[in-house]
Amino acid sequence: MARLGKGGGGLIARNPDRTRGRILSAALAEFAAQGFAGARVDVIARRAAINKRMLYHYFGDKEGLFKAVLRRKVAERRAWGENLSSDPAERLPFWFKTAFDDPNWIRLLAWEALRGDGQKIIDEKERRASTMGWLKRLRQRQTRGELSVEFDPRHLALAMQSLTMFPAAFPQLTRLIMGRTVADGKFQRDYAGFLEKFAAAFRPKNSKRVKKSNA
Amino acid sequence: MARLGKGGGGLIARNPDRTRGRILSAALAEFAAQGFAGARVDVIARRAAINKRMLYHYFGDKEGLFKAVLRRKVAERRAWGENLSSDPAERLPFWFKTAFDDPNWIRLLAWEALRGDGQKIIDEKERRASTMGWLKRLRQRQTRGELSVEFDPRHLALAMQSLTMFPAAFPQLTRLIMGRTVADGKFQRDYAGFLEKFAAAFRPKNSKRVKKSNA
DNA sequence: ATTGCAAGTAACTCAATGGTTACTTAACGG
DNA sequence: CCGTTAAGTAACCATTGAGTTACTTGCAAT
Repeated sequence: MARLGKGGGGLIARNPDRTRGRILSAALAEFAAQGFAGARVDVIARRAAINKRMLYHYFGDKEGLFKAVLRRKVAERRAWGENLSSDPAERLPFWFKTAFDDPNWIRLLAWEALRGDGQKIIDEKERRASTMGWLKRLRQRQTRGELSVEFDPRHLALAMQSLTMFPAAFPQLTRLIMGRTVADGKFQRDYAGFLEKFAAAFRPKNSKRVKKSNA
Repeated sequence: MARLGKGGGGLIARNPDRTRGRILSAALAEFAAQGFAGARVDVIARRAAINKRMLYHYFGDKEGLFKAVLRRKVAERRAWGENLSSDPAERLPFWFKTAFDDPNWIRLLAWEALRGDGQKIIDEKERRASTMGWLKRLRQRQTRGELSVEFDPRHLALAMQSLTMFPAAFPQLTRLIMGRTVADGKFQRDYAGFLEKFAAAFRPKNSKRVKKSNA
């Protein structure tokens, strides 16, 4: 059977890197918004303004694309998050705020948490390594007497992550409690302030360390 | 055109309540596991061992069923969660533990958080009311001097929810930090212990309240 | 008894969706 | 230059999956 107008190649110059990048960006937006099951391959292709076929060309299938998106975001976050203060009084408000600057990150993590049984995660090795780095810095702070030694550093780390990520991850519960949207600037300032004060809980019992200067 | 074997009614006795219940249970399991987009109506029907048509008969459409599931669970949790201790030292470990006894609840909340933009949530009125009840009890504790007054009770409530729900909501991040699965009993005991001690952060500055008796 | 309706069954529909086929052409090493 | 490969296009396709059609029947009130 004679097919009609097939193919019909490029009138514009080729640019694999740009195409790959466009797909990843569009996929990030779509997956973050809709999750894996809810995301539509055609929507991604349209948003990226590329031919759907290219998506399969570069990433194999939907699953592969999802993994690639996750991997890229993980790498990005790991890169700029690696070397920052580990003083809770600074770190808690800071991480809390960044959660709202990059909602896609939080959402991606949430989708990841919901997929499968929680085993076999993407880029496990690298992520574990950077977590270990963080824990090490916490332990150093403990020996330096800047952080309470009565707690397991892993528990402290987990508590810190909980406090900073939860409101962005569960905006509906936050709104229920606060009466305002998490997007509200006032809430973000107030809760950041709360976290700064609350960070006292992480300091050693009898250390009356005074924070930077702003008050 | 002559259709063949249509209909062919019940050889077993009818029981609308049982059928509705079976659908809701199956739907709860499926929605909690797969989310709205990932859930399959046919799977729910099969799991409930009912005819798919009945699902539409009772709940209109997939969306209606999802809402019904959420509503039922919300009501259930509200019922038995209403009147419990509001002393953080008890409440934190308690709620932390219950998060693992009913993983579907956490997952449902997470799916809810991810759907839409965070506005218009199900049973908003009732949920807000019971949240207000909680906040009121926290305020009472504050005036009784059992809870620090230097913090907004809403911030305290949000922090408490963060600390207790996060590990169940993000098992992969918890595993990254702890090195073990959240399902691990040891982790649950340890972190419950951590929360109990950590609850000191919620008590007034110079109150040296001694907790119950254990340890 | 009859009849009205909710409860129930099985087969059918059709749009949406992930993935493919079949083809074209820019680019680049030999 | 020339052939092989990678980048690109558009139409096509098989399947899935939400929702329906068309029918049957238990049960309760008249």
